[in-house]
Amino acid sequence: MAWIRFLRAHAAVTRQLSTRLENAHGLTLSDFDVLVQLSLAEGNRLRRVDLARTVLLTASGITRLLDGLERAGWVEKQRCASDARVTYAALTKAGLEKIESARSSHSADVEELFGSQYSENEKATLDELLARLPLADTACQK
Amino acid sequence: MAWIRFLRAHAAVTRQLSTRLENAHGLTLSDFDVLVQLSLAEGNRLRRVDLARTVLLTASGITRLLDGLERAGWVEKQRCASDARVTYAALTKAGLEKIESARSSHSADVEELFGSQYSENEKATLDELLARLPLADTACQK
DNA sequence: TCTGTATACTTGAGCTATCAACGATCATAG
DNA sequence: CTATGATCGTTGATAGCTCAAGTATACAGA
Repeated sequence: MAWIRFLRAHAAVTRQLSTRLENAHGLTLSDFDVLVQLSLAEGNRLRRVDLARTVLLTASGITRLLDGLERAGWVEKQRCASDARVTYAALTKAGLEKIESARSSHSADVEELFGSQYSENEKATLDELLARLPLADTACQK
Repeated sequence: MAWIRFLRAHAAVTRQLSTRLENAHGLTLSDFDVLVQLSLAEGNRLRRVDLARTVLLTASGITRLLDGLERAGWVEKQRCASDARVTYAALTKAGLEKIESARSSHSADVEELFGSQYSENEKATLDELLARLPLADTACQK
């Protein structure tokens, strides 16, 4: 059954990747994900809500995750001039360096554990199939 | 990128499924998974280690998960005659009824959110592709 | 028989994420 | 201008899982 396979595959690959990322850079998969999204964003910053939507976390999940990244000095809060409700999460210089230094090793891990299993065609197929799932298309830049 | 898609797809579908399962039957996805595996096993019981390996949880994860199922009366411990280290997790009558009553509604949810997106061929393709991932082939009966 | 190593399981501490409730701020319609 | 309702964000309580360490049993070799 494809669904079970999907569950197991996610658990297995994710476990491997996250322990490697943790050991090599002290980052969670979610941490990494957030930092990357910020680094891709206009001005290296995003509203917390938008961030939540793209990485599929709850608002409160984002608050707590960013707490950590702020404490580490990789992200800082910025107020929004036009709307006092929103605060941006902005990458600091240190944060930019952090993600840049983590990216290559993590990409290599992803490639090893995931990408290397597939040809370009197969990757495209997989991508297309998974994109059909409800909400799976949230912010898949790159 | 297929990997990001994979992550998002899992987060999205899984979130939906688990809240439905929780509301309808008071079960976690993992709970359900464990109960199903037990129901499929010889004599409706499995050694805890084997259970851990098939659903990809830690030994301690299994202990705690089973704590809950035991408290609910769906699973009971059984000692092993030939090896005093092992204890079986065995489905009780109530547990069997529970999983039987939950199965159809959950299967429908899985079908709606996952299966219905694909033809039989596509499901087979997806299954084959995901099966290549390291460890993704752990106990995918059915 | 003793000794060392591997396996099965549990427990305490900690982490990440959730939900529910709450306080602000904004936008719109009377 | 004010009430209503939506949106943005944080916080307390809690769930589910992990890791590290510990206990107990099994087994194989000196």
